[in-house]
Amino acid sequence: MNYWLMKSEPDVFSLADLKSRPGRKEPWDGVRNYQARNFMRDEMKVGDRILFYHSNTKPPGVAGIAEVASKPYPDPTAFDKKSKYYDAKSDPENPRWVLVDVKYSKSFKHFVPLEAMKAMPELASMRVLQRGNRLSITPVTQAEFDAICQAGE
DNA sequence: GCCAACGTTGGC
DNA sequence: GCCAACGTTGGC
Repeated sequence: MNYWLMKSEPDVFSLADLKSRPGRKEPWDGVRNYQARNFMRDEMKVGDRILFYHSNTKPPGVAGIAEVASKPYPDPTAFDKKSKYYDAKSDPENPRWVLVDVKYSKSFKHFVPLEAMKAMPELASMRVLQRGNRLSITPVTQAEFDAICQAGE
């Protein structure tokens, strides 16, 4: 089993939004970064656990847990001319962008703010805490995952 | 294949 | 709203 951190702007899509979706599931569409795509395409497995991170909000931080709920498949928004994620260069015969479905698992009792994460020695090498990190999907270690869960409960 | 220009991300 | 950091694009 692998562990991940996935960022979402809560104004656009929050953990509470995921919880309220039918089946508590949602396709993680709109990823237009190759590294993030490759993680979904090549490394994610159904059942992998996800730290659901709220970015671009006050305060930013981890709101709770989700899990990978499907194998990778082509991102339909890339072919939808009305979508803001439309990509004319993605050929339906050879899709450029893929996604996985993400399923709600739980909301933390205590939101874990970025500021608190920075103060946790266990998270010193965590990717999302490194300077200049912008990647919306990053792998995390089990130790990092456990430390954040502990802080959240 | 280099690299400047540009657009985006995301904390502050 | 600012701006540093980073990824992508496109001219050469």
